[in-house]
Amino acid sequence: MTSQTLIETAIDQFGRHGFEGASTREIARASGTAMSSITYHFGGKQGLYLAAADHIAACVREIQGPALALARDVAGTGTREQATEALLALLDGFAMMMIRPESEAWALFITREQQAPTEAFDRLYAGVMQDVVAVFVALLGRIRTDLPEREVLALGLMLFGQTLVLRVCRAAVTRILAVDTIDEDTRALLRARLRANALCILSEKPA
Amino acid sequence: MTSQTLIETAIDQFGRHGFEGASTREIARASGTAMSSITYHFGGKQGLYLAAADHIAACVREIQGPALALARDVAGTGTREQATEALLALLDGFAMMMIRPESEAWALFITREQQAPTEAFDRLYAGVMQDVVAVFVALLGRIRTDLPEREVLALGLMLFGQTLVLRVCRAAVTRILAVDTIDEDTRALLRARLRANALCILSEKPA
DNA sequence: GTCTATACTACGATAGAC
DNA sequence: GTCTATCGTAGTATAGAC
Repeated sequence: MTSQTLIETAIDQFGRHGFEGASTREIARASGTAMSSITYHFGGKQGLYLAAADHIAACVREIQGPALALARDVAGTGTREQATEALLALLDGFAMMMIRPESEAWALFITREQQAPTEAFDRLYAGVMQDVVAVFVALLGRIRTDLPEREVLALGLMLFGQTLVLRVCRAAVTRILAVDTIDEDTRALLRARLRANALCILSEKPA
Repeated sequence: MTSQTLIETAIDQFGRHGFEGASTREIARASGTAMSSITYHFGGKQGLYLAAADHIAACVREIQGPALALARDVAGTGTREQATEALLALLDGFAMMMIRPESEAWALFITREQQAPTEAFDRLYAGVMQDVVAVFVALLGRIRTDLPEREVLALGLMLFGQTLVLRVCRAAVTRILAVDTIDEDTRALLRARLRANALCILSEKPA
């Protein structure tokens, strides 16, 4: 599959160097094909970029799919305790994804789109984010029944931010924790801390 | 000041398009000067990039300087309650910075360096991050005396992550909260939520 | 469907006038 | 200290052979 190889290489290159910084020459070379294959399969650089966005959405959807489906069930029928556990599991899944090396290229790709959204952001949002947000908010609404909708949304964003930092501030994280890479011990530490923080926030007593 | 103008334009362009994506031609044009001024003042594109990193560090240092100095005092001599308030103030300062439009270019610049650090990251870290982390951890250590050092570091990172999401996931934040920009009401909501979350985590009872 | 060859544009760097 | 002019390289896109 030339087109599949091109997409995977493209995600890496676009993530690493940005849209303008990445070169179709280099993407084609690293994919072991000719530059003009990009034109043939995707119409050009822009088309390849959008295809890369779709692929990222599909990957995230595949990784988080099962946990998301489970969470969706619980959000509809579960108890508050079940909802809490489902949300903690979802959050843990995101933290694990942020720690995975593969998420590096995705993260830069998505981050860039977040600051200056193009059509690629719409595809990412419609492709995964929308569903994740819906389930997240449904679970949160069931757990923190004391909060109005808008507060629940803000709460959800900040919970997510605690996992985000692991990817987006990777160099600072490793430097502060004095490790080269996030090893087994560090991962366990971070997961436990995330769970403790989240549990604490989720069970906060209304003032 | 041609060199100052160049640096400011450079931060914007490097942030928006990355190192390779930004063009010295465009930076010079937008700064109202000739391309060769970059060679004269900074030796070349790389030199301008490093100067941009230094400028970002200086800006952040200037913005957070007063709060940081205050927090440093409290970290040395204050009570646990004072330390808590100082940390909440520091965190609020970061959230406000993340919300500011000016931080957009900085954020992308720094984010890129976090994923693939170059010499510019060392300058950013030595320029501000190091001091911020030190004060942050000192305050946290005074508040959560029950936690070992490493747990305190993880806790600090995740507290920061809650502010980070406001900048790095900006497009998602506005879309989820259904606003075009972060207006006064939204800002108040986010600040209150951040404070509530942080307060909750900081006063968590040891298991 | 994939290749080679090529057209055209924009890049960063530098030399030299002022 | 700032300009214009120019060099060599690398970018995307496209035409056409196979």
